[in-house]
Amino acid sequence: MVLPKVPRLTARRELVLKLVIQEYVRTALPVASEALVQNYALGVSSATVRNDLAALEELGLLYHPHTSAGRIPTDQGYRYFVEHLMEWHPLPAEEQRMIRHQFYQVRTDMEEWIRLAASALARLSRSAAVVTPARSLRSRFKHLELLSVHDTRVLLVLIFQDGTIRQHMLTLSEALSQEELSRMAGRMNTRLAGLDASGAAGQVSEEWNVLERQILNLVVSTMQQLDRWEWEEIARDGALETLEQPEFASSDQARRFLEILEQGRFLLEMLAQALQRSGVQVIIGGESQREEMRDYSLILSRYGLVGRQEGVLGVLGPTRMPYPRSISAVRFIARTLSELLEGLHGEPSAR
Amino acid sequence: MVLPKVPRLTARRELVLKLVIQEYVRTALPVASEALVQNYALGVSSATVRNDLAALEELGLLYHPHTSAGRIPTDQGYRYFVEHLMEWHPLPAEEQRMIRHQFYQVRTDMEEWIRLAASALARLSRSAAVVTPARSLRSRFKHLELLSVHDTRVLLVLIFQDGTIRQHMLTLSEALSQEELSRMAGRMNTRLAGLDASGAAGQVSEEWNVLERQILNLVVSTMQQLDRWEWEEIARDGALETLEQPEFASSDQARRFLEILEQGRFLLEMLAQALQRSGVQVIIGGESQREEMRDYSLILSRYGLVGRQEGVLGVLGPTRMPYPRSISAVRFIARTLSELLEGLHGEPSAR
DNA sequence: GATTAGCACTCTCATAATGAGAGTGCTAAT
DNA sequence: ATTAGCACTCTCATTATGAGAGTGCTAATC
Repeated sequence: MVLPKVPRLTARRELVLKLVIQEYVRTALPVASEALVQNYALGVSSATVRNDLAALEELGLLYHPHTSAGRIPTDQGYRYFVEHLMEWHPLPAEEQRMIRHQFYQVRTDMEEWIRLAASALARLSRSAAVVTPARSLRSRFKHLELLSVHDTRVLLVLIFQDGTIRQHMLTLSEALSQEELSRMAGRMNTRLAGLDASGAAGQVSEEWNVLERQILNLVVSTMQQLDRWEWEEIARDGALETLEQPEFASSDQARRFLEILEQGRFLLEMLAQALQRSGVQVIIGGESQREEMRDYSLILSRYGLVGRQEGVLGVLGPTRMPYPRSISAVRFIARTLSELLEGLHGEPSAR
Repeated sequence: MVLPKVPRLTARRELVLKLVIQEYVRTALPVASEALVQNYALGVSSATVRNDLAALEELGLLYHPHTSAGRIPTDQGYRYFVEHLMEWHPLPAEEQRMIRHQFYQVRTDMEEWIRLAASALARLSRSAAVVTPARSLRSRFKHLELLSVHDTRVLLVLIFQDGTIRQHMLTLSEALSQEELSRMAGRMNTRLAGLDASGAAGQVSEEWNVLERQILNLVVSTMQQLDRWEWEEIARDGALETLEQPEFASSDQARRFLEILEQGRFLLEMLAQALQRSGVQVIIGGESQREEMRDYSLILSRYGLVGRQEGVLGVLGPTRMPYPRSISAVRFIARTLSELLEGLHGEPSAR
């Protein structure tokens, strides 16, 4: 399905489209010609507005649920709005300051940060927010630790250069003292330092004993899993508040929305895709070609340090969402997180 | 509100009550006298059943939405059922085997376990499941690690005896080499080994330098936080499936349910409470004296190694839930997790 | 005394009928 | 190009209606 390119509209028609969207986003009700001339000083009569509305409908930017109803924007209508009509207003300085402050209050910890980012994003955009942690695209080994827990139980802690931590419990065939474990860990640390997944895989050889090889293999498979970008710990927020929107009046609709947000493969695919691109991406309703996304829009941005430590964040809500607000919010939180990471490493951030 | 003690019923009335509950749980529709005599060989006419139904209603075990409707169980009706009428059937051996198998498949890792437990519990009970990790009631220090990340950035990894791991990022006022950090960590490890929160607090003194004191304080506050039993990482599952039940037809009801499950203080309080008691606890609807819980029931059990490593799990669903099934499921998963932990430590498990 | 057939009674729910109101689209005039 | 005017269409809330469900009661029966 290729959408016909919509030609640029006359000034008044652009205004009418913009006002229809504004009103519809605010009220969730179809917008009538009379309502527009009454609420805004358009300088023309409702009949003229009706002509414009009919023209905008002709172009596929608006539609009509039935004869005697007002107009509702189509996906293409929102698209035109986002491309051409949206007024750009960054968040109020005061609000920016407050949110930055919150980030600096919280302890320096990726989990804490993405949680806070999701919360702020949800509040700002009034939609459901999603934030992945920022991770390296290619994980590099930093350190491992072997800790005797009980008899033959050993806790393996893996730490990677981007700060990611993973743990595994191991069962040994025979008990080893903490000293032996530490020596073993020391040898492996020296050999693995700074290696990526394939480098680590190259270290698996006969020179190690059975247990050591088992551990090395675990290291390798963990790194491969990280590199496959399997985000288990995505932070989400604002889902329940979003359900208060009238489009979720029936619980069917609510459930479909939550499914996309919490368990669908689709969202993960979109996040992975967004990681490849710079700037804020806006996917409106059916534009994603996914039936289940028909009524929802997604606004995504990657953030972090380009090539070093990157993540994705965004919001999901009904197509009837306050795009200017949401886009500003996504952009702002992405920038803020990038700056925080920059502060951690002293490198330029990815936009 | 003290409920009047319901005297023991005659055999037939017990049967009628049981059948009403069975039917109502199955169909979510009020149960009529005629329906009972038709579906079950009661040996009496519908008029007699009507008399029994009236008597059960008199006792407060059933009610009537309106004159020409069938009967629906009250909270007290369910309570009587759970106390006296419920047939005890453990899960089929085959199903038990399969679930145990899944646990042994998965790697030995608390997060993985509670996730799997929540998933199995949700599937078995057909309600929403909640599982907290198993942790020690009094955390004891095991090990800390200081890893230089970048210049003045240091990652502090804390490991406790129950396997809990916590991490913090620190900013130093001046850069330190990894060797210095390791020496520092070594000194602290020796002094903190095996201490609880107050023991660790006792180690904070002038003999340490500023940075070391900062770290020690962080250790202490982390341990205190753990001991305050703040479960951040509760595993949940089955919420969306549960919303398919007819009681959640309007999204208002769906939202209220999700609020209890995902952000309410109430659930956390109940979990904390359940940690104090042994056995499976069943809280039916308004019994909890909480308005928001009026339409839902909660089945909880603690699990783990008594005094050593304990957690709580359970299910939340509409009062119209299959109690025998849910209770069996909670009991079984609690036992299974306890046995897994037992296997890890070789100690008796808490029931 | 417990059980039952019979039946009047009540309440719900689905369906249809109705009409007001909303908002358009068109025509003809400016 | 704009506009006043108006017929037309469709929705939605309201009301009426009647079938059906299921009870509760009464009086007869075991």
